[in-house]
Amino acid sequence: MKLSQLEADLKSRARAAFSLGEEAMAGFALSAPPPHIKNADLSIAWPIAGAKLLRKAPLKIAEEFAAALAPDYEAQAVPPGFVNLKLKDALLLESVAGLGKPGYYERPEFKAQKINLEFVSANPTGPMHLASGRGATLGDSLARIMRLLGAEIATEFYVNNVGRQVELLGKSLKARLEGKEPPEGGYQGEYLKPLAAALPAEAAGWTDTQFSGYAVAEMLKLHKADMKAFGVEFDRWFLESELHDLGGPAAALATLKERGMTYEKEGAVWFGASSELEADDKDRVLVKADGRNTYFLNDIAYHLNKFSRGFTRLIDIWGADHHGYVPRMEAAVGALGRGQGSFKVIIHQQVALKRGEELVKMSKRAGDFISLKELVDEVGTDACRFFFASRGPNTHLNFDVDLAKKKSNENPVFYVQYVHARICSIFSNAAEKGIDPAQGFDASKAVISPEERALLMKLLWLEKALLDCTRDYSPHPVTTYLTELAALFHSFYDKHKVLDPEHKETSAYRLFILKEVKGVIAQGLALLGVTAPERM
RNA sequence: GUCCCCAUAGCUCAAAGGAUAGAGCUCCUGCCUUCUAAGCAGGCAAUCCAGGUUCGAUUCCUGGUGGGGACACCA
Repeated sequence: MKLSQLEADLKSRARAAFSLGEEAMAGFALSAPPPHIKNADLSIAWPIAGAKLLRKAPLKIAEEFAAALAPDYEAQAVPPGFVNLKLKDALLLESVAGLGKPGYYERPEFKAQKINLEFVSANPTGPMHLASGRGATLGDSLARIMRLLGAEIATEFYVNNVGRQVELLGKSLKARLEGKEPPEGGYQGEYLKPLAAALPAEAAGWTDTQFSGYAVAEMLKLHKADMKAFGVEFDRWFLESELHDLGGPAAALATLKERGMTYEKEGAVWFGASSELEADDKDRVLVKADGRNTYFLNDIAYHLNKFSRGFTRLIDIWGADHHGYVPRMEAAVGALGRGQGSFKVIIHQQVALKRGEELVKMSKRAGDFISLKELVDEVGTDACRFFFASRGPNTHLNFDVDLAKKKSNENPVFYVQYVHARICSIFSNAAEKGIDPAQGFDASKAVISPEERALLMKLLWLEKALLDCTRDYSPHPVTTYLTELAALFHSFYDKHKVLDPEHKETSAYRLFILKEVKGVIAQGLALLGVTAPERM
């Protein structure tokens, strides 16, 4: 039985025992007992919360509930009103045995969704910096997690390949070719020098547009390579120019006009967000007095385009420097006639770079930043991704580069990976000790030690960790979970010998547990885009 | 000035309003003749301040303090 099924079963038993309606069960949840509680697998605090409703002492409710659970569960009421329960050995072993089944984690509420998840979307005006690693980790891991839960999800990287910044990039490259410094406000970074050196001979006669096109194409190649090295493959790289080719902005403007969401003032076309919808505080320009579209209109068109491709839900992941843009975009999506809940922006706080005690400001234009590639080359994708994935999006991250490089071997990722390597090693040693991992064992005779019990229970909790991820829009619950599971394994490993030719039945039973641990570790790491090595 | 985010151990982070607040790094003490010591066992050590809501607050609310970010007919 899955943990969620167990929870549902216990909940319905509580309802029946106290003759309650579904709405009275809102706070009913299973939790792991705190460490000082021995001899319990699961804990329920619901009797305390339900005391008011039932007009009864919490402990009394807990006692009645515990009695109602017998004889299927070993339940105990504990002051001030907790019910602690222990699963029957057979149920526990059977539940764990079900873990590897295809579709185990799927849930109906995710299967109904067709999600577009857009993240990173770094401007193609320079190499990707460190912070892109955070967005990439967040987005890619969330996509993997939601897919496992059954969602249909397409990942997308939006490329702003038109506009003033791109023109400036082209001019900066041209200046480098001519041996000059980039123009005022241009891109000063060193990275344009090798690019200029590699330009074909005929570039001397190029127009500005040709320089821009060339530079953007080269940057895009770098971005794609960086993302690939980081274990991130996008389903689509959507170019802003595609949007213009399709006439997207004009169509979006027409839709907004039709819906009465625009007005003209001082020669410009405005989005009437504040008067119609109160999500934003101020009206914004869509078409400037000079006739050019604002970025805002183009972005509205982009989101309209996503909806028109059949997605029922759009999720964007942005850095905190764009948070002020969220109400505007939400208002715009609402103005397009899309309901609440069809558009979600995940904001992640920025990454501050630290060298020793000093905070370093990163600026792409000034060329002063640590590139993602640099970091990955130094520390490795596994350590980077685990590091980024271990924090919620709202944490303000201080990334100490010197520390990250120096202590790469002490990154918790190795602690988790080591579990996988150790188990692989045990399996490869089994044969020479005359033990067949495929040999079964008699579950009814298995004696479960406390370390094994903790390990088996923990395996069932991955399901909850995944749901926490979707609740928080962050992969960090999986990271925390894996570290905890790893600790339980290493402790078990130290106390119990798995391969014992004298006791083949015990060996087979322990190999069964390890097979499941290995599976969960491998699955969890895969969700984070981290490898599960067989040897370390 | 207005708005958003954050504040937990010396450092980096966990913790659906629940029981004695968990980890990792650092420091200290033990443990390799036995499936990998990238490990185990143990020790030191924390909820920014003041109110409020609640049976119960690290968690929710209000007000401070400190830090980061945003407030364009830029993208």
